[in-house]
Amino acid sequence: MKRNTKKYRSHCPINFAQETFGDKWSLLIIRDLMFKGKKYYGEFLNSDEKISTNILADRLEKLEVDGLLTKARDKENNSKNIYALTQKGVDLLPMLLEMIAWSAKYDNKTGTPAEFIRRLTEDKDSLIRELIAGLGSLKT
Amino acid sequence: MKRNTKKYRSHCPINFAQETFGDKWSLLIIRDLMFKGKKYYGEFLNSDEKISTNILADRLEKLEVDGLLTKARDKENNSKNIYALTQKGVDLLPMLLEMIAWSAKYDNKTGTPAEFIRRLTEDKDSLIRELIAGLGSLKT
DNA sequence: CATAATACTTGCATTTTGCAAGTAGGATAA
DNA sequence: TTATCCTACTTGCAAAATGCAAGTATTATG
Repeated sequence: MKRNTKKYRSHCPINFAQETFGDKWSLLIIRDLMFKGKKYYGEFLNSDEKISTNILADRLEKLEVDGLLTKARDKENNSKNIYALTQKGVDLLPMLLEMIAWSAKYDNKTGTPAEFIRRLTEDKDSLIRELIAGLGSLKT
Repeated sequence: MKRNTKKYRSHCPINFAQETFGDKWSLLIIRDLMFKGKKYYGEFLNSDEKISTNILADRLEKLEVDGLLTKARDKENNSKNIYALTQKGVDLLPMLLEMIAWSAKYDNKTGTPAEFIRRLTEDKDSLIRELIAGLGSLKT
């Protein structure tokens, strides 16, 4: 596995987060893994925002190096790789939920279903547990 | 005031957030306003990460157009502008706190004081109230 | 009236991103 | 066994974003 020897502009936590997943695409890949059950390269490639294939390959590698996801050969289809979130990746869930709540409040065309927002505001902890359960067992 | 007629790649809430403040610098400006009491152009310019002046000017304008902050002439010093968060900007606080918690957990050189982390995990609501109180009255 | 302070703008080099086409290895079918 | 397809990339080049240094404009300050 590649070593992560990155130098940070600062160790401010906001900056650390920004440098880890603050580019134009990383969080969308994590979203696909976290909320949409995607796990294959081709699935990420087909998301609505149309990431280009070289950028996808680059971001998957960066996220792997930074320990947010793992890559492994698919047992059932030996020509595919399976990507999965690590605990470090799953731990972004609370932040992503706050992000979703904010966007739902301020984007008047938000794609977030009203029922999701309701659970998010009224019942956040059980929503988190349910989402994590849906991710199955994690890889380190 | 300039009109915001941006077209979004999608109305996925994660993508909406990304397109609003997901570049390399915007969240650092919001951090300076939210946690460090900064309000002048020169103060943002002097933050640890060393944003360059043209980028700062560009980001301040974008954030103003997107309604996250306001710009006004300083009453006490007519050669300075005062930047302040709007409600829309302040509403990013819960997300930023989750981001800080995540970075503090995974950056072993994190700059976040232990006492802040403790309050964040044990007493989040009161921490939020205190931080908002510290921001003073907001502009629309 | 000259100098300084603050907030920018401009020009250009470097880096990052985007698009289209090409390649490589395993699965499938003849 | 060969050909075709599927999946996951890589490569080359154009376009856009960022970074750096210098310049300008407006408002204090002496």
